[in-house]
Amino acid sequence: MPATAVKRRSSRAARPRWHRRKDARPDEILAAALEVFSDRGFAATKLEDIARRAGVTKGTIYLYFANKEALFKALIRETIVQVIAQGEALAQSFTGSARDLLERLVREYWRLVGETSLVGIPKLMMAEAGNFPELARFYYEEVVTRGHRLMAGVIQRGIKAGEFRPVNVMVAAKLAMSPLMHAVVARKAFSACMPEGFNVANYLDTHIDLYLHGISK
Amino acid sequence: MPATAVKRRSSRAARPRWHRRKDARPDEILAAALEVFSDRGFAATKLEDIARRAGVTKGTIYLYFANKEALFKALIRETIVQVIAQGEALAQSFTGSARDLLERLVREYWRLVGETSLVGIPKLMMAEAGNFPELARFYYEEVVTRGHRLMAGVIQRGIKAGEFRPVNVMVAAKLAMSPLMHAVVARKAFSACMPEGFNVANYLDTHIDLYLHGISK
Amino acid sequence: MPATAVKRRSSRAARPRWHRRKDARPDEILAAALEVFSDRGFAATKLEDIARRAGVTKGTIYLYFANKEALFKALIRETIVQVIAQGEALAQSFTGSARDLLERLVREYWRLVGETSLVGIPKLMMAEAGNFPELARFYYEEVVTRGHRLMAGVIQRGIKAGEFRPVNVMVAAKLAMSPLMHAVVARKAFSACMPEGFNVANYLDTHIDLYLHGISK
Amino acid sequence: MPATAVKRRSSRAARPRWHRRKDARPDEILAAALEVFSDRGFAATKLEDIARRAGVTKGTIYLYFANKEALFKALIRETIVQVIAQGEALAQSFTGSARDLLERLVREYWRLVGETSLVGIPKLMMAEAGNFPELARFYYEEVVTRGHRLMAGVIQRGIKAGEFRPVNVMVAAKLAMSPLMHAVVARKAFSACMPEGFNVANYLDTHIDLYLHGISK
DNA sequence: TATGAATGAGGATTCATTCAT
DNA sequence: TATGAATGAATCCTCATTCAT
Repeated sequence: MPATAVKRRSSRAARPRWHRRKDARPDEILAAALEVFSDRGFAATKLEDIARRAGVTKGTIYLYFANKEALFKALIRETIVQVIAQGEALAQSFTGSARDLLERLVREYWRLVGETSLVGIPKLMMAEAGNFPELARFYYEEVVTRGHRLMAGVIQRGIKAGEFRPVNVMVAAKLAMSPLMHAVVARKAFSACMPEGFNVANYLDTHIDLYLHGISK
Repeated sequence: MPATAVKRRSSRAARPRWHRRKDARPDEILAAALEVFSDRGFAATKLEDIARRAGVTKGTIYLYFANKEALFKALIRETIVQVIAQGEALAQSFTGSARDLLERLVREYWRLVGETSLVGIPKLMMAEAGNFPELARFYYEEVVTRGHRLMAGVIQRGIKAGEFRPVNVMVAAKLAMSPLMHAVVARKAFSACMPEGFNVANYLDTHIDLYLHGISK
Repeated sequence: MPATAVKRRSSRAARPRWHRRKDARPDEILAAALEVFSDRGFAATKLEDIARRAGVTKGTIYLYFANKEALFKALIRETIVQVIAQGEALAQSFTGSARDLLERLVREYWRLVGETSLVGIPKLMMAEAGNFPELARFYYEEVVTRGHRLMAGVIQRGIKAGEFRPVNVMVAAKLAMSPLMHAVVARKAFSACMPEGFNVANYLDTHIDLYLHGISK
Repeated sequence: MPATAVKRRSSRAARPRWHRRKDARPDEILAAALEVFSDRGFAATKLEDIARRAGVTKGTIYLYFANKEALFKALIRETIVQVIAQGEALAQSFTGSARDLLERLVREYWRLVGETSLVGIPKLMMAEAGNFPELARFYYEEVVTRGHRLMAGVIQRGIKAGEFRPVNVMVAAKLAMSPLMHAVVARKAFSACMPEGFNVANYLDTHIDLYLHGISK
């Protein structure tokens, strides 16, 4: 799934390699666009760079996307929403304690976003929200708010079950996610500046530990 | 202090088109630049817009800054570092408990950054780190790392004093700050999408509550 | 040959706005550049003018030349050197008297430079030497000095053969060329001021006559 | 006289040095303009550079000259014409042979132009003729043609006196001057490229020798 | 479908010129 | 008279977009 988030058609392997599946092109372009856009931002990205990385020429991009903006929007719209959907499905089918579900969701988010090509999306969206208001609204509603609601439901469940202290669930939900969001964004931005790298396991473990400790009765 | 960090000129009301303002101009331009850059990002910002907002014309900017990039770098370098310095001073002179100091620092950060024109800086830096590697390094070392070290010291103090559980202090420091960082960045990005606004007080209170609860013995 | 030095395209009459012309374009642009640069000088020339004269738009120039300066340098480097080479070849294969060779070289220079699009180069180089020191050095060595050496060799030959009086050959060489150089430069500059035109034949004949008279035993 | 061509008021020495004679300013500016214009050409010189070299600020130039173009034209119009006048005076009062007068004029030209700040004028005029047609016409008539006529008169005198062979006097006049003109122009352009320097004495001697040898009966 | 030459609007930058002091 | 801050028109250059092949 993460592999398909911005995916490369696996079926390509099974075909004669000199014959590119034509329906693979858009995804290859989206994958390239994600990398470049999230590295440089929308305005600083040249279609030429995306094309080169996708192994095509500039003109080809226009066969699949109306223009640079459409490409950018397609990128945002077609990617991260599904992660939320997965989270929601997980929450719905989960039968254990709220603590366990919360931990599970935190770790799952990292697995699906922090460790896939999707890492770039949140930073990109933060950076470009001002330039694409409608897109920002879409993202805010379909990703941010929906994510918060999902987490809020879990906390609500925990409070009802007597696992958690009574707290403002929406705010507590944001606080459960914000260290993740920040880590995703900052790691993308400053990876080149962190010689030691970023010890993710440690960070996640400690967050879960502190947070659950903090919210438990 | 925050008011002067990147200050907004006052009282230029009914003057002829231009006066000798050599001393005030750079700061006026920096203030305008901060607003536009942090709204739109570096590449999408037109110097013309900065100029207009500063009440001058394009050419004037070049009297004080070599070019767009120099203006951007000056903006980053001359602003937020001082906030950290203030935090450090506060920590050094503080005589109360680690709990209280931690809370104080969290609230102070918000007061000095979240509620001044500096809000835009972190988002801007995140967005542009990839395009300005040396600047990113500077920021990472002089702001991010220094901020984390400051907070780590506080936590260390709390552990020694028996207030806090033994934890990895550097990681815990990051976790104390990350909800703030994320809030600053996300609020800048999505303010237009949050009709209810963002209830800061609630957010800060809950963070402090959960965090201190989580880290206390 | 002179016709191809910086050639003028032919037959582009009734075509759609643009065709694949990748091969021809650079030369067409260079030809246009030579005309405009040598009329106006480097700084006063607008790329737009060159483009218009070449039948393309500004942007096209940048497909073939990195910038205005690169275009200018290519122009100088790729043109007049070959004239010298031709003179050298002529001198080497020539079997007649030194007098005849000298006369032949003088007339040939005029035919290859004075009467082709290359006329503009010497004036242009004189005018811009101060702004392009490395280019000036290149030109001075590959064109000026080499030309003088060529002529000096001829004079040396004449002295050895007893045709010419013993003179400082390098200085005499410069003096054989300088009326040509000056005529090329001045005619380019003042053509609009000479209603009668410039009687080249007369000028060349008289120069050859006086010079050979002057240097002969 | 050459010292006054583009002159510095000598009287300045006699005044308190802190008090600039106001009427010295225009000449100081002209002197600075000559240097910069003849180094870089009209379009490539910045008024700022002229101002700096003249020890004033840009604004001051506008107190004495309407604009950049007026400054340039004043420079050309007020300088070299007088050299011709001097030559004419010399010719008129000269009582010796035509040979001697011709030699005298050649050497005098070098002394008055080649070795004073006026060297730059011919190169400058050649370079800019295309951009300033009326100025070119003025220069061509008042300097070039007048100079040629002067020299033609001398040659005519020599022919009449039986010193010189019968030749086309106007063409012969041009040929007497062109090595000088070329030397002035080329030396200005390529001085930085001639490590040995340019042996003027040798060049002039040889020219006079060859030319008089060539034209004599 | 894919290419890539060509376009041209847009924006950074320069610098001659103005004008309040 | 002299300054120099400010202006804004002019020009280089970039790059998203088009279109003939």
